[in-house]
Amino acid sequence: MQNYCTINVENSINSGQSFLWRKTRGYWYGINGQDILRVDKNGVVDSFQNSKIDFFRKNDNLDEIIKSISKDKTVRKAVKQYSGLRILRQDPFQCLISFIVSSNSNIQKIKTNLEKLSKKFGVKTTYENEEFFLFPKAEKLATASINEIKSCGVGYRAKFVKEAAKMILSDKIDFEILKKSNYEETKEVIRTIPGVGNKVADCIMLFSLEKLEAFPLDRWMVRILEKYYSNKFQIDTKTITEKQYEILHKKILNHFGPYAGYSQQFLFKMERENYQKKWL
DNA sequence: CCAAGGCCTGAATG
DNA sequence: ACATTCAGGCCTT
Repeated sequence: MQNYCTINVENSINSGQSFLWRKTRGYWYGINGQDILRVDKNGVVDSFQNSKIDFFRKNDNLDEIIKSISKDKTVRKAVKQYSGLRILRQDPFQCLISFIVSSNSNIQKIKTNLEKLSKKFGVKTTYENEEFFLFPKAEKLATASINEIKSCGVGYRAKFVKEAAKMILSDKIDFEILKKSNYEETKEVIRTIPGVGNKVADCIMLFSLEKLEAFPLDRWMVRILEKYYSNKFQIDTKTITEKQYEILHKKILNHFGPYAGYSQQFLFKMERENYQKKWL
């Protein structure tokens, strides 16, 4: 009987789901919205704002989840190899902007972009004698000029960032309601935000809106499916269309079950490590 | 409903 | 060097 209670902090942080982290004196420090988290190697979280949020989802029943998603040898291998990998419960607004910025980009550039945004629009804060910039508030980004946002290197995504921030300020989008809504309803709502397509929507839902059945299908995941699951999920075209994405997600859910998002994270981590990609 | 092309940017390729 | 390609997609035509 394997114990899945142990959290692998390093693996969880370096798995493409969260970007604003740095390691100092044996601790990982991360920006989560208007909060700063300090995490030790055991996954004990100390919050600057004294937030009680269960960032590493310690309350998830990992034994049950692992059991549920272990439907084939590929996942079982990934789970075994990266046990301790967790899905992070992130600040929804930061998550939204992060994945809008992520589209058609890469991890290193995403990180640089988000750091610049935080430095330009976020509040400078000192925590344990270290200087941090909190994530920009929606108000700041909504009233910023496109060129100011562009100066952070986000290019054509600048207008998406601004519009997204404006929509969050309006009452069209309420993250707390979306956390309680089902997958389809939530996706329908957040996809009205410019820059949020199928993949970005799934990332936001999985990492910040409590939708563990979300299974972001990016280039890497498609490659993984082609490599290990070509007999289960046929992918006949190069680019996945709207309809195909939907059909594929249903097949994936049918195979991996309601915690499919966890399986995605394990598979993604495994394959990326195999290709020795740098994370942060 | 699908296919194709454009898009900021910067690191990687040739 | 310098040009071209490519990268955790999305939007428009």
